[in-house]
Amino acid sequence: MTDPTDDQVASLAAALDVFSRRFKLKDAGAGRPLAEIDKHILHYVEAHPGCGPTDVARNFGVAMTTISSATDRLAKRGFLERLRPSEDRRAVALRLTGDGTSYTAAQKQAYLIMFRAMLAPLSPAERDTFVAMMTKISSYEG
Amino acid sequence: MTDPTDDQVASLAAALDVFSRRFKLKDAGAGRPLAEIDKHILHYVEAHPGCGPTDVARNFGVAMTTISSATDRLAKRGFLERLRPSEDRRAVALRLTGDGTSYTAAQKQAYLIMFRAMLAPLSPAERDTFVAMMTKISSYEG
DNA sequence: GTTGAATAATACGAACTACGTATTAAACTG
DNA sequence: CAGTTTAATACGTAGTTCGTATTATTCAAC
Repeated sequence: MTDPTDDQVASLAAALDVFSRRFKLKDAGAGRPLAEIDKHILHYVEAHPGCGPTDVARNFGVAMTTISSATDRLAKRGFLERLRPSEDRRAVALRLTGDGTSYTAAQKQAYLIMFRAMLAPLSPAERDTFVAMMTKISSYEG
Repeated sequence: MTDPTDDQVASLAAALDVFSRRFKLKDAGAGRPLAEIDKHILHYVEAHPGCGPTDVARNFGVAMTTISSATDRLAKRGFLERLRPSEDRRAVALRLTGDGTSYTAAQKQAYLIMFRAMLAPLSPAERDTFVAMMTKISSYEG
């Protein structure tokens, strides 16, 4: 396969520059906004209930202590609870609280609205094509 | 125009989730990595040589003092110089140094490589279609 | 079974960032 | 020329990341 042309690359650069500015998500809840990593943690814990800080740290490639601080913040905020499972009493099992679940739900809803806005300018047929291309790009194993 | 279907939105969400993880840029230079805002400032100053901190703050929607600190960091690092124009001696005119120019050039180069990687999985014809769609989405005035 | 190594997590401190308030200096305004 | 506005910085506070040290628990070997 030939390489992308310089024109294609330059146009993509320009489009993505605007794109990244335009499609930026506000924080879902009230009060002080969460740090980026905190939001990632909430989504990860929702998908992996009962996981531990070590899993989270490995998954995001940050230091364990960072996750410890972050889960501490989230627990204080009432979004996360740390349970000591009887099976291994060193470990903690992370779970979303009701508030945490609401928060992540609201954030996911906001994402969906944003994705709808992305697709809005395209025709129904173009939307399928676009989504297929994004999927192709994302799942490509180079 | 009808709304995007739930399927389309869900597929896009899944694709962009992977997309955002995969296409993440490492820091261009050596030494301690720059803060995000610092990199944005370098690109802005390159595009608007002689601009002042106030312009930059307005452009990015952050506090003036944040830009003051940031330009201070960048100046200490040798990426930026602050000149006092004779015309208005309150103002400072920001300019990239040679090192600053090199840094931004390296970062832009890294972006281009990333954009090439994005387009690589698509056929030449698809690339045009994809770039056109991204442009359409970015420039849409809803 | 007890001792020693490995593992899970936290406590604490150092380095850094963002930003609000106060301050300095220069340029307008009447 | 006094008062206000404007541009920027100094300084302090709050918050984040992460490295090192510490605590508690489990595993391994003898």
